[in-house]
Amino acid sequence: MEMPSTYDPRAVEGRWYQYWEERGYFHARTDTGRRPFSQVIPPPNVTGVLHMGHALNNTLQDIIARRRRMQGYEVLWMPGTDHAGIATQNVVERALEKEGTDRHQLGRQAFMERVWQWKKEYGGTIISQLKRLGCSCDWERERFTMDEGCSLAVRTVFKELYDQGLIYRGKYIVNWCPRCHTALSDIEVEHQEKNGHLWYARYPLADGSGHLVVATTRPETMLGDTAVAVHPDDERYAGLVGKTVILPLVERRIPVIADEFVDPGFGTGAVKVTPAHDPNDFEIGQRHDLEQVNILNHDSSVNENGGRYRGMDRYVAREAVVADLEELGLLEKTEDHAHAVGHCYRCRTEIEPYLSTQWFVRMEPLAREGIKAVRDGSIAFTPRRWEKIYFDWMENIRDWCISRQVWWGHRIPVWYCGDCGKVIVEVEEPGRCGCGSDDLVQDPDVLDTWFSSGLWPFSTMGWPERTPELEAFYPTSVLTTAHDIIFFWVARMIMLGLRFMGDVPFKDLFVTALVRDFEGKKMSKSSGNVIDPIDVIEVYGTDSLRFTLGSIAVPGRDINLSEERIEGNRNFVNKIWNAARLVLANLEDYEPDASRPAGGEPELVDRWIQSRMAAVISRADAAMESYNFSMAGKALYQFIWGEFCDWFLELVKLRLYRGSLEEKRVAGDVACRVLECSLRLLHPFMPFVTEELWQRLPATGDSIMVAPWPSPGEFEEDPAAEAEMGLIQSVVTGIRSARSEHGIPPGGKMDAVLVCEGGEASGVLDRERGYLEILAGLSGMRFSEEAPGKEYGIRVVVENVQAYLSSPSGVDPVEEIERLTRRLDKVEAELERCVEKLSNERFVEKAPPEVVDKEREKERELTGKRDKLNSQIDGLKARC
RNA sequence: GGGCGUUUAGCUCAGUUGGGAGAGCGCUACCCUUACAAGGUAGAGGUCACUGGUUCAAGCCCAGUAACGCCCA
Repeated sequence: MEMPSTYDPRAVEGRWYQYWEERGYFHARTDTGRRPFSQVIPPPNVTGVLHMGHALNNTLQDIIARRRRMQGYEVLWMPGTDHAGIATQNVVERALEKEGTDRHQLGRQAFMERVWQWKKEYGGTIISQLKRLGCSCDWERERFTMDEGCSLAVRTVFKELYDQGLIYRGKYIVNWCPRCHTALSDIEVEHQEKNGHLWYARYPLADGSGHLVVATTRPETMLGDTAVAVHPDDERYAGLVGKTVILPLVERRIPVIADEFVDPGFGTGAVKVTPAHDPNDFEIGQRHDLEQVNILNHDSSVNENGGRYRGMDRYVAREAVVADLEELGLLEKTEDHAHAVGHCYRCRTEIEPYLSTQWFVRMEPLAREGIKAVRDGSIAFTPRRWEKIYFDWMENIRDWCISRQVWWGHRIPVWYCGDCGKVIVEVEEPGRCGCGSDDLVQDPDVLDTWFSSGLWPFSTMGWPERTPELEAFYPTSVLTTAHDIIFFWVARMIMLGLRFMGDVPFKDLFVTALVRDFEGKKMSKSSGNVIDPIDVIEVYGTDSLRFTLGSIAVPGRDINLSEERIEGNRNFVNKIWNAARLVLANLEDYEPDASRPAGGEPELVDRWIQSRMAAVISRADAAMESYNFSMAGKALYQFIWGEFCDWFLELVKLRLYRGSLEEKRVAGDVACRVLECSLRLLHPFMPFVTEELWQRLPATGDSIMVAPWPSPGEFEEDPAAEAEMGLIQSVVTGIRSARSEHGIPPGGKMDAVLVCEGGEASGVLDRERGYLEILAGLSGMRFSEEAPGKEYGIRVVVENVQAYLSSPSGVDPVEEIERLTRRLDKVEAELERCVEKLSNERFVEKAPPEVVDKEREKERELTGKRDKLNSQIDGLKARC
């Protein structure tokens, strides 16, 4: 098979993905008896298109899944999408708007059909994008949070929680989005610092004895004021508590009350109380039994309780109220004031605290179990520090508002009897009420989307039925997700899993970073700094993107992604391609069955690369085991590029090109085996190129996907070979360096005379003289006891070897003295630090002996090197 | 206001239990050597944010300061 000199991902990726899928490698079975490994995908919104966060997250999950599969686990990676209530509804509503209609004109039934239609048409986008990314999900089991199965789980959980007294309905202040026209839970509100004003308004006392000044950031809500509150210990207002003030503009008589909640230091120490429009005021109102006056409509315009402001938008009303106060001389002053304002996490509209009847989950009992499971180690967070964030939230948890006033979602399974008023909670629609009436009306609201995603680890496996899937794969092994949904999703899965499955939903939680742009800014369409993963795949290939994402995933730190980095890894992929090309092109006589040919002995470099291979297997595997994919990626990159390509392949060429048949076989065998193993080790990061190359290698199997995961035992560790090769590398690098400093091009061959101390080094260098000649560009090499004549004008000192090199153009002794002196300066500086350390008695006394020994060894080496450099310099000087 | 994180080469970042400051990109010089110019070889470049402490020894541990970022209220 021809191999072009550059790797073309497009010619490869789709083909192999299809091959894997057709062969059923992604499918998890429940009857194999193999050790199970499972994870569920964080279901992306069905409206979503793949962004870098998805790409990172799912690349990491796929790396995990592919490694486990190779390790022999029965791997279930459960995929699917989330119906994303508000987000999806918004998308379809925008489409309706373009058609000049809206959901109310359409009606609920037709609107739902419309959304399903939309889902059918566009909902598969992100799934196909995940396939482009190479994700080895079990697509035969793909789920959707609105599937019949997931819906049944939702209704079942609702009913059970209701029966357990953990779900209740009540009229409270909730976060209301005036644009989405729905309540939101507390965590769906994003707070942003905003520069506003603090207005000081005079509220006249009813007895005409003066006025009170209250400070507020939201003057328009005064229309709904039903009290003024001060702190009970505030002496300034001690005489006023119990009196009545006239609410300006509205002319309502409202009491002055004392409540501990009031901060005497804020504003004037007197605050207006609006129980229907502020969560704190709501509580004050409850304590003092105040009237709740709702002054806003669902769209946050002023309602009939707002008198002449009726119909105005809240911001318009604010201006109007301030203007009117000013005109009446009741506005004392206006100050600039920065405060945090809540925004809808779906549409960025300012949230309105709003009094309405909603359904809630009582969280405290659930949270208690959730805290315990993490404390006792049933769930382990990586990195650990997220545990603290989790505990803080869980320990201060507030009840969860789960009803939403949208249409797209799981309808709340509650019916109200029109005759007796009974509230009926059932999993399936009841025919009639206990009172005999069939006048039943279902609650119009739907559930928070996160209510159904909270059940994802078991609803996807068929709960409430007891299925073989649950038996085999619950609890899941690990959950991989970004830290921004720990509260939304992770915490709720833990609580609901514990409650309904009696066990944690996952044993490990791997918290990934967020992906930012190269400057550390959050990627967003509005800032135009988005890098689209699919664009990247088109240009650089999937493997480049995956390796980049995998190898910058350092636990606990956000990722700044730049295109340069992806390009660099594209080059790495190409490097691997070409390394394989070299090996494969020279295997014509290679017979895999005789892979350990008799009579052929491995050379030093063969033993060395296998020893290094063993080391990198251990390193990469350990790193991946602890979710440190960056460390694994770096180890692989360094090994393949810096050792396999730069040293091994350069040396193995000698035999592959011109060796005897036996030499070719040994060389081919080692090259093949190390390459093959490297591909397996890389496969979780780079599934496509590794499969393509692996299939081209002799004597491989059906797919690298199901080949065994490398174990260090496949290759022999060989410290002696590593030491000898280390010496050769040092000498080669030293000679190359000198050559470069003298401006001798690689083509210019040089003769070398080596003066070695001790027979060991000369033995190795003599035996492997071929390596030195090819790598350092030597035309000849001999050993000597003493320095050769001046035709060998270039001097190199490495460890206990001195190399004298001939220069075709001759060497200026003065320049050579300068060059050697520069080297000497460095050595002396280092030696000085070393000597200083060793002359410190306390160091010698207290440091561990091995550290001291190491330091002594270093001193010996440096001293030797210094002496040699000195004598060389002296010798040169004598000649000048 | 409370909590967390970050600060290391021009840029983006590694640095596992304290013991010789690293990588990629960029830059400089030389090289189209029959795997790869998406390449090779060599090289320059750092007061590890700052102050103090612990220690024989601190990028790493402790305390504080500053800047930036995030979360919560």
